[in-house]
Amino acid sequence: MNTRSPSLALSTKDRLIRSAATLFRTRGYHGVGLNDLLADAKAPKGSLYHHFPNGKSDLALAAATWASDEMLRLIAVSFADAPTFKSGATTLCHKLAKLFDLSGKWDGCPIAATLFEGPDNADFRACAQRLYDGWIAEVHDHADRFGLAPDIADHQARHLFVLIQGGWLLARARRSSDVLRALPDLIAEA
Amino acid sequence: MNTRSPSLALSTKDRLIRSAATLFRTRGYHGVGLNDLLADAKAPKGSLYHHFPNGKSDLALAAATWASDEMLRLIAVSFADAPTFKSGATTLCHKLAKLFDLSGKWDGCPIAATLFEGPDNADFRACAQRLYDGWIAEVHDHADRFGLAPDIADHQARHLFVLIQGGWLLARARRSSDVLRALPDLIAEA
DNA sequence: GCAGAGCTGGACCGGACGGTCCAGTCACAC
DNA sequence: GTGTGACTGGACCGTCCGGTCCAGCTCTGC
Repeated sequence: MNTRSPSLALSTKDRLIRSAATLFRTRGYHGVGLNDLLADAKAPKGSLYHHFPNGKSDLALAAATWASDEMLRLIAVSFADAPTFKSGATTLCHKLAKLFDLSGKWDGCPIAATLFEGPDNADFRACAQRLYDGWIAEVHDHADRFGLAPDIADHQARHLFVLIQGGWLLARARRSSDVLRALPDLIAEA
Repeated sequence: MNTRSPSLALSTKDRLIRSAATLFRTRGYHGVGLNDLLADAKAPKGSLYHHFPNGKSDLALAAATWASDEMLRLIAVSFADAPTFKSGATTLCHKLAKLFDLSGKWDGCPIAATLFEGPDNADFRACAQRLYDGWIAEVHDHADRFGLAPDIADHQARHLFVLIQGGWLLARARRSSDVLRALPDLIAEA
């Protein structure tokens, strides 16, 4: 059983979403069976199909969206009290590194693992693009707030996104969060 | 059937490796069934287990290694005639963008898709790390060749790797190779 | 021509997969 | 108390999974 199984205090639907997000993130959409998932969420099959009529794929979309919202919150708190854009970006990378260590150094990006390895499905692709663009937009807003010129803000937001995704991958391969912590050094001074 | 199915002129073993590399890259390890794979490679099940006694997992390791060697060649030709490091990096990004377009704008990194989404297996993880470090080392050698100081070369090689991986992901989500072509602009002048 | 290794073709297997279905339970309105 | 709708528990289903096995077909060396 997953050691990060959601608490029974949560509703069945929330437990399903959280279990799905956690399991898909580490093993990918096709790597997680319905039985594993149901056991982790401590929910029977009937509940899954009650809350998510289309079964596994509906649940995956919900799990990816939930995980994306968590990421948006992480971005928001990282930049909230930062004196500069770069300082906020650094905080974000360090927070991600910490989460990566806590997760057992194997979690990947929840959206990529859930939606890219899923069925060859237009809904999945559209959802992934929408969620990723949400992350970039969130960073962009903070860049604006620090007074960066629009083209610079655009550049920085995209750069940070690409660095984090690439760094996440390398961190996973090396099973070390050091890569994530070193990312801010790669950003040019704004 | 995969439109990029390997030619029958190749040996059965090579056809298996190429089919596996192509299919895993787009659908992930667990997303490809043995029957799909065998149909694409036009090989019977007996041949697979003759050439790869451990079946799917052996084949995945071989496919990832083959795909990684292709990438090393791509890096080598991109930097071979380049006047500067940055020019070589730009050529590499453009070549990747072209391949991405040819693939149907959905291919991911062959190593991540094959080994990260595979079984929770120490061999897979070790192989992924080894292959990625091979890519970084190859870029590092070229950086050396252009006379970059060791710490700068290290920095640049890691940066290029992270950019390409992150860019690849965003290109996939947006189904556009523009992201890959824009990557060189994100590298600081060395 | 013959022996034997290397390789192929495909039937077959047990189990796990995602999905369906419905009786049972519960909280709550009336 | 009774009716109602939301939710749960789990038996059950057909399909496809990865994997096994072996008969038979080459190809090669002699």
